[in-house]
Amino acid sequence: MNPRKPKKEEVPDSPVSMADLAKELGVSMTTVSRALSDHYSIGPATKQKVLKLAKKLNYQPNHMAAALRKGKSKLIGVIVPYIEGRFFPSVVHGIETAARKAGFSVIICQSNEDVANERKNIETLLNAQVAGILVSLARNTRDFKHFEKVRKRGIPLVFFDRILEGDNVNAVVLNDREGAFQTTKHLLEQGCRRVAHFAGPQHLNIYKNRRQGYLDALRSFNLPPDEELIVYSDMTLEQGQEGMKQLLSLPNPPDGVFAAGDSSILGALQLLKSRGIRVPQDIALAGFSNEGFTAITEPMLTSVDQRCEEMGQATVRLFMELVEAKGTPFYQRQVVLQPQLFIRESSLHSGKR
Amino acid sequence: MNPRKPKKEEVPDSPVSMADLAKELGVSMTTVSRALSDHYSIGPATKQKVLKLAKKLNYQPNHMAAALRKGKSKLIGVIVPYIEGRFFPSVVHGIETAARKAGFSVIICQSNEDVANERKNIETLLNAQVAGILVSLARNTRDFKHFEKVRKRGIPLVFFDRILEGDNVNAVVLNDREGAFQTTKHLLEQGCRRVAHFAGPQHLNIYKNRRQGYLDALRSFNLPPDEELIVYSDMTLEQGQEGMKQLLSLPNPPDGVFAAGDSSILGALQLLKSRGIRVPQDIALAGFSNEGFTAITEPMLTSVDQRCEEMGQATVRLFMELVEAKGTPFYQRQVVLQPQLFIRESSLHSGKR
DNA sequence: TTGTAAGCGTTATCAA
DNA sequence: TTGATAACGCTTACAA
Repeated sequence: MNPRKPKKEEVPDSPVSMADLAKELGVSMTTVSRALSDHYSIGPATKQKVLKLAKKLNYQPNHMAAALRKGKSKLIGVIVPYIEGRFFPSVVHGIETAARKAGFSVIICQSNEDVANERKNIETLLNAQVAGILVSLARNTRDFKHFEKVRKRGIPLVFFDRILEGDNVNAVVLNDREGAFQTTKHLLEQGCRRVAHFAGPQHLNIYKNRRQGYLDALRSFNLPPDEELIVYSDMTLEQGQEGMKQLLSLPNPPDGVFAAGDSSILGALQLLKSRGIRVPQDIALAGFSNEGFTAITEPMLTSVDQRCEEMGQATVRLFMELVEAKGTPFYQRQVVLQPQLFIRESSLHSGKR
Repeated sequence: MNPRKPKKEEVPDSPVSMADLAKELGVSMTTVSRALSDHYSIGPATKQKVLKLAKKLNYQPNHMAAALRKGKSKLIGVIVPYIEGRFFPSVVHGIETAARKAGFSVIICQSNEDVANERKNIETLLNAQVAGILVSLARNTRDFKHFEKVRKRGIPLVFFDRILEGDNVNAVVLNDREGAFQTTKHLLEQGCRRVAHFAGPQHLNIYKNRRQGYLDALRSFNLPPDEELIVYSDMTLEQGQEGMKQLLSLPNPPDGVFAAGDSSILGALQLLKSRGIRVPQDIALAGFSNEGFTAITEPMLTSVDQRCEEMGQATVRLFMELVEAKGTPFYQRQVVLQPQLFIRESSLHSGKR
């Protein structure tokens, strides 16, 4: 064995620390730290020397230690109602990808649609010293009290998709109103004159806005809104079937339905088919979310795409802006993404009715 | 204002540390630490005193500091190929839920099906001082070299679903072979005599095992395997269409298809419908994964459920076992989940053909 | 340009 | 049963 190449220099099992590098090179830890963090006041020669050894010994920085010292980690906390369906996984996908590109890792939390868990999640994330928190609210969250602590600690906070309106917060949202407007308008342009609406819980911004957009479109066609044609529910598949049944039993049933969610419009489609009512000839349908199955049903379902991936990216971008703007006076930042209408068979009347 | 209740005692903006509690009570930090971590050597009175003040001042432990000191955090790292479709989001959902119950938070990483990213993810997670790593392998991962470091550091490592076989690792997998066997057997019992198979990349355990199960079933019916009937691909929707086309062009086409994935069987269904071939009367179909859309197509698709949620839970449970067994000699632990066949219209022949 | 040394908030060791 | 003190690995005034 070559004595000039002792075992010590091989990649060891236990992590190499800055102190190890410093000792090996006969310099101070400060120097090593500066070299590694690309600090300005360091000689290029020393820097190279350090970097070379670091690579050789496969030095890996201990982020925990840095985080503890700086009081801020390279972790981003994300709170979502749940990780299922198409929307949230896709947004998380976008967030993780963008965050990693910026050198952050993502801690994920589920509130399971309960504000109590949301509160616990906040504590967990604060204890983990996250650099920022990205949240989409639980269904029953009605105020911001539990976010006050985050703000007070000066930790960047960005809401996405599900937000509480009227408060002074940073947020990334879809222009739900516009999406609903376009979709309803499309149905009207296809010749529908009695368009119904499956509406979701109105305390949630997204559903409120979709209903607004629906009403906007009616107005732009000089059609009076008819509360009889608006069915409120939680937008499940079963409620879609039920809602459709209800609409059909009206003395004057609709000739089109715009639903604020895809599951419910699928339910409607199933019911209509079971009764031999033709879609779109007798009743045209359109939904919201552009779920995977909308391109599979027969007929395929028209729906509004929510730009899940972009939403994730935009949320991280907004977070990064806040990081860079730290210290400067707070002002509210909002990003509004434009929805995209995917027109499919379920809403395409062949010419005027 | 009551001078005995100074402002200081109100919940402050900046986190309360153990030192604060110690000073306030006139005891040492050690005592506080012991009280909070439920150490054995502490008087019950002191303990109560500490806990009470901790609650009052809303003390929140700094996990980073503890992690730094102990060299181990309350974080679990998860590496998945991507967060999309039904399977991985559901597993992650299961993991997050189980982990949180056990007091752990989850850091999520995507390999994007590339072993190079997988390597980076490992580094990231090790630097974050995670307590353990849960992995489902990227498509092009062919060896375990990059996991050696994890093992050497004594950090619990559990693989799930996509593993490399033959190596001595802890893993949670689905009994893919059994699932495939049951499904193919079901097709044969429905009267099919020439069952084809859409097979995935054979270096992945899951696809290899599904093919095996398919062959097992043929053998149990004394049917000779026919390589002509096995179509290899990446199991996309388009490849399903293409594969079906190919099978139909055979001199002696199949009367049933078992696919190792749902997208491809959907492709097959679409192609058959476009050609006016009836499912299941002319050709019966069955897939694998029990994707959401299988219950929506017409006819609805028979498929094997992968127990995503349970897989997540089992993976965390196995991790916890490893944590508790630390120090004891290593032995390989494997959990095999039983798949569940969902029989739907696409495979139900009405009586013998 | 480089070094010294004091923390960050815990836990672990040893002594009282 | 308690307490003083030294780590854990890193950053950052402040000094040289």
